[in-house]
Amino acid sequence: MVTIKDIAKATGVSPSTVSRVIADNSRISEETKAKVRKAMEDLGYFPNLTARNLAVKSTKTIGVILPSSADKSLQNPFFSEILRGIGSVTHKLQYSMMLSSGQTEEEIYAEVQRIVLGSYVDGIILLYSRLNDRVTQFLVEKDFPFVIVGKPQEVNDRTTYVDNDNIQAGEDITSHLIETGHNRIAFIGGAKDLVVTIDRMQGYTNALKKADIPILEEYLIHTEFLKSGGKEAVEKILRLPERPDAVVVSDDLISIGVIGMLEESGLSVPEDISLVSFNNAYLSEIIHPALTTIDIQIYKLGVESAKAIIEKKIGIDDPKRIIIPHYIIYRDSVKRKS
Amino acid sequence: MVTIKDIAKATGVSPSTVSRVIADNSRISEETKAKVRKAMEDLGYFPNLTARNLAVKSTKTIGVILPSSADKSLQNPFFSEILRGIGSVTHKLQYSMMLSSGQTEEEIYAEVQRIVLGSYVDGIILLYSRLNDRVTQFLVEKDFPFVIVGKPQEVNDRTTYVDNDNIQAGEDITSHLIETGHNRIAFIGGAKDLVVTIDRMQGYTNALKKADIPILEEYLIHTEFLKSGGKEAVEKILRLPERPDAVVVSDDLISIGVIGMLEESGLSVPEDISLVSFNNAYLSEIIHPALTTIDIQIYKLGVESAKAIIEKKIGIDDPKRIIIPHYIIYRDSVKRKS
DNA sequence: CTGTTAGCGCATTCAA
DNA sequence: TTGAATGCGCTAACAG
Repeated sequence: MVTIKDIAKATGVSPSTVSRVIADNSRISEETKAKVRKAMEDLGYFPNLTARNLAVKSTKTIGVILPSSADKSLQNPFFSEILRGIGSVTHKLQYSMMLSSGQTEEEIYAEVQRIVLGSYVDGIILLYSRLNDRVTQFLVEKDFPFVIVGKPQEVNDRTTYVDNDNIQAGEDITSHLIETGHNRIAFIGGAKDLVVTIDRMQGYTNALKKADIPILEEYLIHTEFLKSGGKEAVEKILRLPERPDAVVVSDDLISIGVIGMLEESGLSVPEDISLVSFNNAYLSEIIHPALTTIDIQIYKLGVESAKAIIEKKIGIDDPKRIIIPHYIIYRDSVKRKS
Repeated sequence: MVTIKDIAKATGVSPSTVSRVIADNSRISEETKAKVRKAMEDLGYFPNLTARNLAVKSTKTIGVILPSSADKSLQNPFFSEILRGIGSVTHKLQYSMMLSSGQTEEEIYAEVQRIVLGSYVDGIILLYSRLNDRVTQFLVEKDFPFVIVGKPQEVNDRTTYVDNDNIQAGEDITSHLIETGHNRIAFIGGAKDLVVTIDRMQGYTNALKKADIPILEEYLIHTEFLKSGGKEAVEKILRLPERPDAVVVSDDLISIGVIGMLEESGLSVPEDISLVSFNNAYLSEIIHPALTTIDIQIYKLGVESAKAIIEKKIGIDDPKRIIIPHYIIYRDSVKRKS
């Protein structure tokens, strides 16, 4: 390996001078800069990141923590997309991106501890938000810079997060259904302890209330990424005396399952029942019918979260709430009834 | 920050002794070990990874390179899944996982150069394989340990890779169609310059030949993750005098699009036309009809690739071909006709 | 079984 | 504008 010393020797300057031209220090003459740079080129020099990190006490890498593998949500294209968003800014800003996962919550905790206490990252992005999360607590305790993608359960205004306004989004998309003449609207969500599900359902009920449509308990169905239990649940809903004429589904992936189940039950979307959804995953465009869905700008969620920890040094002192705008993508899963 | 010196001082031993108990060196008495460990506990000591890395000249982290963001394939759940697989072994073996991406091929190249030349990673996993890839060439030149997931275009037996036997898989699934009584079988693939597509189509033609079924040019259709051009292409195929009674689709995601398009054309799967697919993404189970598809064990692809660079120190001297077995998942998208 | 010394490769303070 | 010296935190001979 060719080090700073080698090129110093070759150029006849001191190592510190070389170090300075690497940093493009203004107090170095252009001619020595040129001379040194040529030597670097010739000898094939490349700065050792580890050594630099040790010297400057910063790694210019941020850790990205995935939910535990047990979490089914990991199958969601959401993650590829947000990783792309994060990667785009880490790359541009010359940062690296360290990915951490684990089978269990325990493993993840150990992992985070390792990279944080081991000074292996300068900041952390949490790609999940769980209630009473040890990781979050640890980060807060250590006063370590981190940002959560999604809304933290306990908004203790000591944590920065980037999220959509899912309540508003839920209301918007439900209102669209109402405006197009639907009034028996069901809601199908994922795990009911996820904040995102709760928020979207909240928006759903808000819209119903504003339109003076009664909220029926039997129209609220939760399903863990369906297929098994989901099927019967949907069948049940469809056998109600007042069968829904529309359904709000909290995730595109679930929508695909729902459409499949409806078809099995002999119902087609949107002729027999309209459907709206969230996320605007690639799939929502491809499936038949193409989904009318809320684009939550996943990529941007990633971008903003990365910017948050990198550009502004997140600290307990200046927590931020970054809300990414959403908008409705109108496609073919809603039938105008009036 | 509490360092090795601090706890040395506190315990009255030398820094090297402390270092040794960290490494659990056998030549340190149990009592000093205990004493030192207690001090570490009390003072909240945690080894600085960067410093250690510099000293031992190894980072215990492996770089994972995603295809350029331009690549549509990034939307594929494939990546989350393989990342999970890789992560499971890096985690278990106490390694870290550095994720690199970039908008363009150029960016990726710069990134790889940075982490390799900067000694930031001990090995590289390439999550793509492109023809005449600068990155691959660079890695080979530098004699840097790396492994490719998927089959390298030019199998120069100097590179280690982990892949499925996609030719065999293509033949297997096509044969299943033939055995169930189909004989007008079309093939729908993604970009035709992807090795995986080529291999699967090869298997498809192999199966046809073995069954003495003629291979029709007009039954071969390629589509870049359809919707736009894909629709008409499928419609065209359906209008042929000899309409196919089955179709082999090279990716679950594409299958979803295909099913959608068939429906739009008034055809249903598997009643009017059978469909088989590849990957066994989560979706293939959820959609209606549930897909008969090849499980390529994505997770395992990740696991094996990680094991390859970590456990055995990959080198030019011992390239390996690791083939992950595949198997057919029988579900509801194929109609038995005989 | 443990301490001393040196060094990993780079950045930075202090002089000059 | 440049050089010498020191240190980042840890590991690894080499002694003892």
